[in-house]
Amino acid sequence: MAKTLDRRKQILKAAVDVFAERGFHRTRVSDIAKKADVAYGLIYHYFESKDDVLDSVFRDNWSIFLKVLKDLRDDLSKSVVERLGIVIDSLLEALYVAPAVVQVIIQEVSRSDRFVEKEKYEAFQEAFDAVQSMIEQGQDSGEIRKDVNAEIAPFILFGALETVCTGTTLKLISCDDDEQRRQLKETVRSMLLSGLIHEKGKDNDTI
Amino acid sequence: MAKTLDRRKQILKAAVDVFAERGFHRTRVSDIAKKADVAYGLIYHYFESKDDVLDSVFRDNWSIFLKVLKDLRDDLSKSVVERLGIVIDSLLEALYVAPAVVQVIIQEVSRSDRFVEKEKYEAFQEAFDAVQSMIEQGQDSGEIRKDVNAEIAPFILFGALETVCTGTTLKLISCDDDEQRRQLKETVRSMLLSGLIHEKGKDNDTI
Amino acid sequence: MAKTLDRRKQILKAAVDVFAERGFHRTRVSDIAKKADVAYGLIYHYFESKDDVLDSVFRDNWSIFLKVLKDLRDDLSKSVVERLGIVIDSLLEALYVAPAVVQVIIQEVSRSDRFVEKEKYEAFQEAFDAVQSMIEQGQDSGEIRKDVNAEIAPFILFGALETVCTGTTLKLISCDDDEQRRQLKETVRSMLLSGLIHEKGKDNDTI
Amino acid sequence: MAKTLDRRKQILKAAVDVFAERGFHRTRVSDIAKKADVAYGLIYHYFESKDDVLDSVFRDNWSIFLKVLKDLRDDLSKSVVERLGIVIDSLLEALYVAPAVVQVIIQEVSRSDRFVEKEKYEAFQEAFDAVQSMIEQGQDSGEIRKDVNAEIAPFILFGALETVCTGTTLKLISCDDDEQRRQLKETVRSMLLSGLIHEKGKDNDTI
DNA sequence: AATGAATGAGAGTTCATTCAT
DNA sequence: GATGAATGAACTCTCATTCAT
Repeated sequence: MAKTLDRRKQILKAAVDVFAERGFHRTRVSDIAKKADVAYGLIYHYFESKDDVLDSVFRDNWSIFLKVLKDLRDDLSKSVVERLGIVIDSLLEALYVAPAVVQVIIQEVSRSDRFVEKEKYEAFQEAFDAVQSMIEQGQDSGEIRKDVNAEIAPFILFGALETVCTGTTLKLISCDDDEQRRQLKETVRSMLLSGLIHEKGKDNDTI
Repeated sequence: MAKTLDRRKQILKAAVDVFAERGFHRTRVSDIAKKADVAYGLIYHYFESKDDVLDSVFRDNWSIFLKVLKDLRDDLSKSVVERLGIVIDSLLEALYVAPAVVQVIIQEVSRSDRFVEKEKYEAFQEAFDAVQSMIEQGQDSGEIRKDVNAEIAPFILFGALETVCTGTTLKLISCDDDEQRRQLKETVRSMLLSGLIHEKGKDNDTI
Repeated sequence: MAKTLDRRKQILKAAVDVFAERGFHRTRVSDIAKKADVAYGLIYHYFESKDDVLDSVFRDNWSIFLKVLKDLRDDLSKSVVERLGIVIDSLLEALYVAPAVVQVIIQEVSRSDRFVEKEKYEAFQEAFDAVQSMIEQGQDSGEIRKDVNAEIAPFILFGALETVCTGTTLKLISCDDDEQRRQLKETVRSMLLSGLIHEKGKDNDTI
Repeated sequence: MAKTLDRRKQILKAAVDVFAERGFHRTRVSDIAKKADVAYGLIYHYFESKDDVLDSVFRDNWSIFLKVLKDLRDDLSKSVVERLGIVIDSLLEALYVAPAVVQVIIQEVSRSDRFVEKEKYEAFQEAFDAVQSMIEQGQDSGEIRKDVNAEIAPFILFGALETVCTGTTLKLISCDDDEQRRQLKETVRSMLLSGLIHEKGKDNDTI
């Protein structure tokens, strides 16, 4: 049984690698098999179809990310900006640890027509909702500007992160040493979070 | 000759519609033909291949967008924040006027093989460069924070816009009346631009 | 258009031949293509699927046979036994003229799980009904014994004919010259029809 | 060893059920295994192949039927018509007692590749020969008409029975109570046997 | 220019059979 | 004996592209 799980993981790992390398559409099932060093048919022992392999990659990893998001949403001990910072850091950290996984989820799932499927849609929705919820918390407490639409903000946050991830994967953004990674995080935080808080001396709603 | 151009446009228009509707990969050449109400062999008179149809959609529209960007980059009469605001507004406006075109362009942006072709790569690069250049202008003049990496910022800007467009296309973001559109623009500006400028009273690097 | 029909017929004819030769299941689509001397894909231009090819063979030919049956059912100028004799003769004649078609219909459609499909079932039902109707006419007029169940009789008639056809196709029944064909018809008529009429001097229900 | 036989029978019984239900071609080895509630590798301990399972079903049951036929052929104490009546009754009785077995045997009879294998061919031939032999006995003794071809008659007899069985299995022929079964037998006897004997007063070959 | 029949390589999926445990 | 993971050949169907008319 443990072995069964191993095989499954072995195939999933190979699939992530080849999906990241060539894209889902260009990847043949035989490519996955070759990379995983298993027989063609075995993939159909563990998965329903090629689509199911991609879905599994998504499900397995997205649930982890979702848990992080939901925990942050419910962690009232931290400020909202602090928590959103952690969201950003987590994703960029994941990008460093498992770039192929992040790339596949972004390239082949979040983009692409797959997004349309109900199940996928709902998975994303949950993530968007969690961020929306945090922003609303911030607006209620006065921490975050009210002229930001809390429904739209998650699109901006995730969209920005998505493209940064892609840029990094494609080596358009350098991210090789700690200093570069620090700068990346700093830039994302500056652009996405500083715009959320009240500009000092401007729209302070003091009398 | 004029008729030739008409036919070409007729096909391109149909292509944009079906690509937007079903995605590039799911669209068959015969779908384009059916939508354009022409025999599908005809498509090969006007285009080299299915890919070439998509490329043409991209080229035709991207060049327009690129011109707007480059003009703004060179328009020193406006502040950088003002100009970036125009970038945002233009794109969201286009989204309202020709949603299918914008969606297809974004789809194209999102295709994982996009950077394989030199030509494509350069087209994107130019857009990114223009934004980078504006940000650098702002940093030189002191208008924009220096702790924002000017190479990374364009990814954030375009990524955010991309996802907002997708969300709008998929009706996840409502954009039906003027008020909703105003709010959308306001939110995007707040999040992406306010983070760029100096927070008053904090890190003003005064002389 | 005429050419289109020709192509379709060309493929159908080839399909009948290879189906008869190797059976539907053992026949690959490429076998049909090779036999018809057309490209593989062309078959899918004219037919939905391999199943559809078989269905078409059935539909095209069965409708002809069905018309014969229905016309006979409605031809009150002939005695029932005479008409049933014509049914038998027609089928055995068809077997002589187009053995492959008869064999395919019997082997691959009337037998086999295909029989279960509603559409097919109904096609057969009509034939069974026509025969049943003729037998009932004969029972009403006193020509045919009443202790024969008119619903069951068609099964016996068609079953016998079916197997005789198969036997002939497989060369287990010789049918090479006119004398052999005469004997075949005579035997089938004797066994299937003589049993239907009243045995003289036995159960004549005279007043 | 007894256990071995049990396992074998357990698998055969399951095989008969699923073959009857879905047909041989549509049945996967794993379906048999599932129905038999054994691991599907086990089937290959008891049988050479999927074909071998069907062959075994056939062999086991056909030999029984064949014995009945041969015993009847050699039982000169009964009239030929009486003995053929027993053939019919036996088969219809079997259909009532073990419908799945009868159906699978018939399916097997109907497989187009059945006559390819010598062994199979001979099995059928023996049954046909036995009936042919009985008819010839009847013709020699004057019990049966000479204008019936004794080689062809078995095809008619078995064909009719085959289709009646199929019709019953598919519930196209009702066979639920004793009266319906009586009528079924009566109809088959009337049609198949009454045609064999001399029509009274017609072609009596009187001295 | 316009048509759509014709082509055929390519890819996903199935499933009988084998084999290590 | 028993299990079910592993194998891979076989086969159907798709669809971009070509080409004769």
